[in-house]
Amino acid sequence: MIEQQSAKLKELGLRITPQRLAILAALDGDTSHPSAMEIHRRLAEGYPTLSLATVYNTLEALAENGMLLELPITKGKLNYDPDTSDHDHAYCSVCGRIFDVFPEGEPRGASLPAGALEGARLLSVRRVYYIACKECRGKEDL
Amino acid sequence: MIEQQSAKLKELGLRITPQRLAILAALDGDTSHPSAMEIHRRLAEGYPTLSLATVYNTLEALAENGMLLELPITKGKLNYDPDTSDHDHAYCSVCGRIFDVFPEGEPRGASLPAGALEGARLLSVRRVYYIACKECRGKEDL
DNA sequence: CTTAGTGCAAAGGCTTTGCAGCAAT
DNA sequence: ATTGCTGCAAAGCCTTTGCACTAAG
Repeated sequence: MIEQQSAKLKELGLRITPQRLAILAALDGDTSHPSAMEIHRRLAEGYPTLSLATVYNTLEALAENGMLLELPITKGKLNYDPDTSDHDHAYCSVCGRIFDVFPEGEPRGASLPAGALEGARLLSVRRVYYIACKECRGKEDL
Repeated sequence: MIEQQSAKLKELGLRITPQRLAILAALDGDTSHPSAMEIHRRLAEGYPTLSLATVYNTLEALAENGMLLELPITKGKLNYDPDTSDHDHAYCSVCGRIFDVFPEGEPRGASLPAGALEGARLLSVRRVYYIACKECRGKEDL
């Protein structure tokens, strides 16, 4: 599985470095949608000299190449999702957690509404549900 | 129309101040989705002492009270939309502009997919189309 | 008179940048 | 041997905070 990711990096023309593999391994199977700083913090123990800049560089490179999703959901930061399959996200405004939401039914057509923005090229679509999650219902402020 | 907005503020229990009215007036009918700093810059001429903190405070108060939408679309910042009707947005990754996209057909059901996140309360849904707009097609990097 | 709102400046969080040295190819 | 990547520190951008003062009600 580290094999796969190495192969993928090579295929994209990116160099295979211990840092990149560590970041990919940390993200693999993770559904908590960590931010760059969270990833750095997690890896700090095992890789004490791993720099924040490297984490940012790596995440940017991986996102640009479609190996992970960059999610602008909250105010000041980005969160990352290693699952690049077609799905949405739910953000709990109370606890701040981000959940995956898989669409029901047949695959959705990713297209702009007819008539909107003629001539534009659609790159991707992102949908976010703002929620108060099960654990947080009732704790809402007010 | 400044009447309407004053009434709305009063109704919400917010004080009517020149700063707030200026911000509301600046936003009214604007479809460019400015950020807080852009709004501050626009108003700086007419209100030289208007502080950035006031702009942020005001926008936060208005957003909390549903008078405008806060859009976390780009990396480091929020953009504001005075149109609170049901619609989506398209973000051109090349020029950075944000466009309104009005849904076609009947009003959409705002609900989580069946089975997803049982027990959560849905607060709102936001959809963003990432695009290369008409003017920017062809200028994409690579 | 009360207290929400304002302005100013400082601090804070997240991200980017510059650059010398290192390591992957 | 190349040059992409790393680590470190500094800088940058956007936003928040603290607090004394002002003005809305």
